[in-house]
Amino acid sequence: MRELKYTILGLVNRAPASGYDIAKTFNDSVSNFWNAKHSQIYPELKHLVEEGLVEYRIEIQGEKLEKKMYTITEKGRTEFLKWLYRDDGLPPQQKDAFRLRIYFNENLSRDKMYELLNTQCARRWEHLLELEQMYAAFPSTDQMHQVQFSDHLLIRGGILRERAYIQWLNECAEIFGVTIDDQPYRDIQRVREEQRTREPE
Amino acid sequence: MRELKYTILGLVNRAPASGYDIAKTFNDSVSNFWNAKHSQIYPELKHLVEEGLVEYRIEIQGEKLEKKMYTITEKGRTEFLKWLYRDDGLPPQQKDAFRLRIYFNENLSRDKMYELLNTQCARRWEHLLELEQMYAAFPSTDQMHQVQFSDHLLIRGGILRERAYIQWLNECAEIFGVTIDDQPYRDIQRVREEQRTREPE
DNA sequence: TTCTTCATGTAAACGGTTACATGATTCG
DNA sequence: CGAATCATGTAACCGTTTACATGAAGAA
Repeated sequence: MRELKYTILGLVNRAPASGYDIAKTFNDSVSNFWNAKHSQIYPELKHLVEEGLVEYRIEIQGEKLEKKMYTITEKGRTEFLKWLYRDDGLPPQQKDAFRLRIYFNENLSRDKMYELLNTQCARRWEHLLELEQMYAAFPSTDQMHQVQFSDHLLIRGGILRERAYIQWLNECAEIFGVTIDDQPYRDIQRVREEQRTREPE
Repeated sequence: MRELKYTILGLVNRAPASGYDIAKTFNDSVSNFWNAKHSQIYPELKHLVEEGLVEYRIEIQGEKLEKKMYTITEKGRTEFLKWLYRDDGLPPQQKDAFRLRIYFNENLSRDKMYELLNTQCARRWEHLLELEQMYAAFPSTDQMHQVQFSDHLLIRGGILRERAYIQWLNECAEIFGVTIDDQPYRDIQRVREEQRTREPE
């Protein structure tokens, strides 16, 4: 538990950051496996200061805008590593309202079922193509530095997750005797793939 | 929001059930995409009665043990269908403490990294093999009735999810120059697969 | 000048877990 | 007889979201 605590410690350990920076990170790369709102982050940072796990110094942006730059303390680093080495076992499966709707499909007409699957699939494809583009934008493995390395790996995890979801949606459709129209997305994917293999920069 | 409400409505709509029954369902098949503790279920049922979405009658088990059997009302069924037809868009990605640890891998030794990946992979394989056995235990598609149909489909979703996770773990290991020892699990999987195709009951 | 982004916070409400609490029934 | 399971509830706490609140800096 207290996982936000360790997430923040980990991020501040990577590089000094403000609460605002942390909130931004939770909207970017990290959003694929963690997130938090600023209203949760600021009190948590305050708490971490009280515990002596992080420190901050105030930087002035422009004339008077104050920004608190947090750094991790030795104590903080020790606690973070302790958490990192801990084995928590499998967490309970995440809740998924869409799967829930499919679970209750006996109450859905075939048309509505098709619509549900189709729009869900479109959204998943859009997310997948985004992830694949991010993934492709990285330099080759041997030229990456540490931080990019992790980001790359986690994006890969997101890609595999989305692909599995899309495969499931297609299998659901097949079972219900409908076909999801995701060929346009597959085409975009194929074209991008070809482009990348033809001209490796 | 209020998703537990609709989950319970959906379950009670499937078949009359007690709070205890619902809690059990959340430990069984449904646990792959939803869950709730009894301490959350009982107050929610009370609330649903107040809203007029479910009703209950007391059944006596044995001598005096009282059991509240809930049924859905017309109003409840209407609200449930309204939710079922609703389109909520993609939810924020679920939090995953394990991915978080991998994200912070720069702080892990190669040995520790291997250990993390290995134990996680073992757990995922155990879960996957369980799901695959459940999946295989169903009658053939044309002989299933409605409720089994949904269960089957959702288990399939769980299988694809776990397989994707395991694939990712193996890719992570490869990147870090280690190899996960999951061959024993693959062997079990292969043997079971062969058994099923050889003697289709 | 206006809009967006940077920057930090608080309060109320909601959702969920852990722990407390009780008692009947069934199975070995 | 004792243990596991059936059965229902409450209370305190924790984590998270939504809304409220303010103001500076930068870009159009």
